[in-house]
Amino acid sequence: MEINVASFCNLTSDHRIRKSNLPGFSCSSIGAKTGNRIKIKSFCGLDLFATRNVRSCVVVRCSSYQENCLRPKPRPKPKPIVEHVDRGSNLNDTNSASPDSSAVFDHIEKLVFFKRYGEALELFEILRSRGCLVAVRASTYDSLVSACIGVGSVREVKTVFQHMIETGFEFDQYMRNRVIVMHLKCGMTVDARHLFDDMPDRNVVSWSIMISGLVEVGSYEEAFNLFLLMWGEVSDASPRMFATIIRATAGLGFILAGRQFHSCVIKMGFYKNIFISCALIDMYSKCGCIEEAQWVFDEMPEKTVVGWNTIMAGYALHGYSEKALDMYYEMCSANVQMDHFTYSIIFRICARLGSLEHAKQAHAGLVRNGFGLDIVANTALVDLYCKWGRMEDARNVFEKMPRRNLLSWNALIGGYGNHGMGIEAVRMYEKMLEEGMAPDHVTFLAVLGACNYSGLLDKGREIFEMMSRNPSTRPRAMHYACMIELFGREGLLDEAYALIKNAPFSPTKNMWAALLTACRIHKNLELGKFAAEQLFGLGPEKLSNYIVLLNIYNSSGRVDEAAKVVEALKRRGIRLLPACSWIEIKKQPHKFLFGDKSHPQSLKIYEKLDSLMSEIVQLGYVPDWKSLLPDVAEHEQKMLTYHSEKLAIAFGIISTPDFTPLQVVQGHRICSDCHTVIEFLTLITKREIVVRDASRFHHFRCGSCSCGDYW
DNA sequence: GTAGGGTTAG
Repeated sequence: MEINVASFCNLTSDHRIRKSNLPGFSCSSIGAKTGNRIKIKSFCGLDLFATRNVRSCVVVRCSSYQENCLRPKPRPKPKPIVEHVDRGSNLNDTNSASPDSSAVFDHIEKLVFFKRYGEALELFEILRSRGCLVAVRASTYDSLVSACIGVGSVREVKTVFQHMIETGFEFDQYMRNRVIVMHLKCGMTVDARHLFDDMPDRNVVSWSIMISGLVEVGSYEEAFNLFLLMWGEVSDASPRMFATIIRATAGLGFILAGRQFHSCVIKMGFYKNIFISCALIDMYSKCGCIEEAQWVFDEMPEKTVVGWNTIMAGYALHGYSEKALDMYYEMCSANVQMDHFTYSIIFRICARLGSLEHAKQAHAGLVRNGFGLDIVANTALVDLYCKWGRMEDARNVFEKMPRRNLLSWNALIGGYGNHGMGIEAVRMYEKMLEEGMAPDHVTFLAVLGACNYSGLLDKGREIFEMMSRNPSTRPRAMHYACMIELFGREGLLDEAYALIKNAPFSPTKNMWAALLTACRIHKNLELGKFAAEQLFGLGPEKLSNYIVLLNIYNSSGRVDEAAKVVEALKRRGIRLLPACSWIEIKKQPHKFLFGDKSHPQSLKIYEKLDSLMSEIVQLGYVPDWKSLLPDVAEHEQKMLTYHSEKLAIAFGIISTPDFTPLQVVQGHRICSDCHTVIEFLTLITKREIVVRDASRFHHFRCGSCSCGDYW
């Protein structure tokens, strides 16, 4: 019997050679004929072959295992229990396996050592399914656990764990902790929690593993509660634990606790710990205290690349994209070695600013620094092109990526969706399924969003129903919100409301907000008010929700309620950032605020805008004073004519030749008056105008918009 | 002597 275990033992890859450049290792080359099939090992009646075409194999020798596994002769003698450190009690299992088994255990461990997890698990699986493995020694299980973590597969985790249980493996505390980590890293949080709860005794590591595992999957509340529980039991006050719990407070936006932990770490003398500093920067910026984040960053004794990344991401998060870009150039001059995260952050900032020039420079830097094929940075690049509306370029980068992961697919599908190319989005989604990539909730959100933006009611319904049938993809609140929007868009308000009523959980803010938007579009004031009240009862949280509420109260003359909303905004310390639009002309970004007269060509811009406005009035434009949507302060609404996007477009028109397409980026949602005006403008100027607002793309052409007047 | 920490593309 021959089994083709591909590239079983040829350790040829370059990076592995470099990695093996450690004390106790030496590298040497031996020749091997192309296409040779080399018998590696006989085990339990099976002959294992390496059949990979190898021109020059590098054999890595390590002091702990001296045998050359590529040489078929002489056959490796069955070794006694290896030179590995014994784990005491758990090694009795070797009695039940053949003497050869220890050599195979060695191989599994070796494969894992060289990060060849898939092969290690494959070998384990072959042996296990043939009943060759009665029991496995502890160090091999340890390697198998690493392999499971490496491949992140639920199925493998179950197999390995099941095998441990069935063969009566005796877990020590170390292995219990490892098994919990294995479950956590493979997304099996609930199982991990059960294992944790059933532990006979828990040490600080057990708590730490469980808490950080919960933080990792975003269960911040559970993590925080567990931390409090732990505090009563073991009181782990290590820098690691602080870094973890600060991350949880960041996730919860729990600034009070965050500040307390900050004072704790200062008192305990951990304030110079870079992990804690980074966690604090992240915590402050996620809680909206960017000045304090900057302060922590300034105090960092050694500014690591993670520190820079975190503070830049913080500025970007709060819309201070230009400040973030400044930080990037500061980082460049500080000669900090950037990593792929840096580039992904910078691409995100460029995407926001709509700045082609900076992005090009960053792209060059990315390639120069050897991240040209990096999956993270390239996905950010796909996202960047999507956000510019340059879908061909996005597709191009995507197609050239050597590997794609879930996020790459999600970025592209989302891009097509946001750009009103719903059919293409659905096609990519189906292609993704064909290629065996499992969609996650973000994918579903992207594809449902695409159906929503393009009015693909039947497709959306089909996907939503498919999700509902499968327990592992049960729609979450955001998918419901998406479907409510889709129904709302098609005027099926009853169906939308039914979805809220029949949801298996209590309706969320987003669901009510989606219904509210639908009511606004279809002018169903009664249901709209009801939705608004429900929303307000839940505390709208997001600025845009407050604004929609504010507007719906204002427009229905409920001044008192409107005042309450403003009061709530003030109480929560939410600032209304001035609405702002950018346009890039001749590689130079130009920024406009509403009623902005700071631009050197201000006079010309206003003249042009006024003349355009009177031109469109001739065509039947009526100002929409009761517009309900813009995410901008009330006093700004009253100056409809001089909204930043109108100024940016007027500037674009006077600065470019006739018929040149224009591209505007803005941080707030476009208001319906601007939307109407731009539709008219494309008619009189014969230009295409693309506006990217806070939620999506508006592709204006010949008097209409890709969003179908629904956003 | 082992296991656990910060940023992270949608």
